[in-house]
Amino acid sequence: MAAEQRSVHMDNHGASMTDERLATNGHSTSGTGTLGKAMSVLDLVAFSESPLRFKDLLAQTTQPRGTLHRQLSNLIDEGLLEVAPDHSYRLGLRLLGLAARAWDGNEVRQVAAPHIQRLHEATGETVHLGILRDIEVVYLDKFDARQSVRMHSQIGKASPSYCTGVGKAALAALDAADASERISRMRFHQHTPSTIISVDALESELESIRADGISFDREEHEPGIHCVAAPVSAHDGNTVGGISVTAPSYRVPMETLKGWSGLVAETARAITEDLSLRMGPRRS
Amino acid sequence: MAAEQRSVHMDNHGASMTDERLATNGHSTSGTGTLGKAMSVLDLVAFSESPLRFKDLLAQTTQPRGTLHRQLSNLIDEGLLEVAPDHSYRLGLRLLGLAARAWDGNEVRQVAAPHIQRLHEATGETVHLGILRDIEVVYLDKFDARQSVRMHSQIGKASPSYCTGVGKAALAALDAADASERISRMRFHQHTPSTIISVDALESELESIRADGISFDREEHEPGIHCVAAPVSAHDGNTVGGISVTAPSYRVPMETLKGWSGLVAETARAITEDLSLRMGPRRS
DNA sequence: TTATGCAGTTCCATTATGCGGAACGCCGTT
DNA sequence: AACGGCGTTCCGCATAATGGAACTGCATAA
Repeated sequence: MAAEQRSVHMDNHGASMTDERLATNGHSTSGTGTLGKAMSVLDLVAFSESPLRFKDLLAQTTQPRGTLHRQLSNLIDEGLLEVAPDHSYRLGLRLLGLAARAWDGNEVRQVAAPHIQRLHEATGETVHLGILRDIEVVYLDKFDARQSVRMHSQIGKASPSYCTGVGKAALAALDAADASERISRMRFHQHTPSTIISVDALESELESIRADGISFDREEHEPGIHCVAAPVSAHDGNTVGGISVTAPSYRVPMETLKGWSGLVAETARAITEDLSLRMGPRRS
Repeated sequence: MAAEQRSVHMDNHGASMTDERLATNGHSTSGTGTLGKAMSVLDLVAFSESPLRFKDLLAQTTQPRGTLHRQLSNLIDEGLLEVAPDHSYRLGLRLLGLAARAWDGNEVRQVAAPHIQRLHEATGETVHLGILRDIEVVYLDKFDARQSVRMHSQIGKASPSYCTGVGKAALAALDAADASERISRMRFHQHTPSTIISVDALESELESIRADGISFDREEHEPGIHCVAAPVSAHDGNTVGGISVTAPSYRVPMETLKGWSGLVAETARAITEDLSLRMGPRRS
């Protein structure tokens, strides 16, 4: 349970506009400006394992009682937070509406959807679409194998990029300098025996991914799960991402995965092309 | 210049926690406090039909250029907003992560899920779970009939309560005074020929719903779509909602819907009971 | 019952923070 | 080359967030 919680400093402010780093998703910690503070608090309740009450939140911030209380009140007034009868805080439903719009308004997702659906039908396995967000991967969509559907976890979830198929594919799609810079800021964690935890190993892995346009996750994130992935890029901004076909290794051997390589690469290429068609013309 | 929506300062305070009104979802408009202003802007881009650029947003606010620009910058810094290369604003991905937590951490949804799945399997039609949020219904979950799944719209979406099955069921589950108060604040819109648009008609409809524990949407919201619904309530706070089985009327006649009444009511009752079991003990 | 303490809520003087009018710079257009 | 629209930046001003402290209410202990 709760092992790491940061402590949200307060000496900040100063460089908000120019600020580049962003609190992707997994535990924000920053908190610049009034909005930032509010979002930090929101993140705190969002990513806590157990329900948090006022005192718990107080213990995790450096904020004084009065301030924290007002922040919570504001968040509640805005529908971003709710209070359970036992005074513990839950995320508010307004987030759902917002996210629903964010999700189905997302162009990358819209464009990729039919392609990954086809890929799912062709392989019969779970297909993911993720995009790189600073040093993490955020999953935007998935077509699940069986499972009576459900948004079920995953979508919206941020995962490390150095040990996932789409993560490595996306990193490989960046220019080497950019990738190296991001890698330098990563903190590696050995999720499984085969997780890549050295900068050098990762760099050379990216090199080989660049060479053949395909990346594999050889049970590097979850034991018993592996996948083939290929990079997708929206040439416009600098959004890069990837798609993957994931399967349990006991049922689908590496050979089969390799057999899908062409299909996956081709699908990724098609998505990238569709994206440039859709986003290119709209230039200014 | 400022028109309205300016001052508002601090005569609120006072009743913030207890505050009941809230900017559900469909266009907030309020904007109290710095956070409120920010969320108003966020809503603006969230619920706009077409991509909004800076000048478009400027036209829809009473805020001066500098202010609006800073607010947008802050939202971007927080990952709640993003800028497309053509300078139009899109919702940020951080919302997805937040919403994912809000969704699968939601107790009502967790408890109801197996029940509505069973209901879906029994009827073969689309089943919804929604909860009442002030005067609107927010859909929390759904089991879709066919349709290769996808979160596809709906979840997180706010709909009027006076013309939907779960909306009317939920209203009927409130005590009459509360319901009347909320009804008094509604603005009716004749979505279809059979939409109820008078307070009296709605009140008596609720009366009959209270009598037999079942509500119907007789194509009152979307032409050609009707449903059976029953109220679900979490006795704790004052959260009320409902579940429904929805189908196109050309394929499923009213008679069939009525035949499902018992099943729907029983499922709703079971959910309510499970909720009281799960939420009751945790009092303290 | 009365005492004790902890959790949540409210108050208000202080000042950091967001505000907003105006100037600036970048492009595409005439 | 000059214009005009649009996004971005600056900086003095005052609004709105801050946070220390007092207050309330509900527990458990005496």
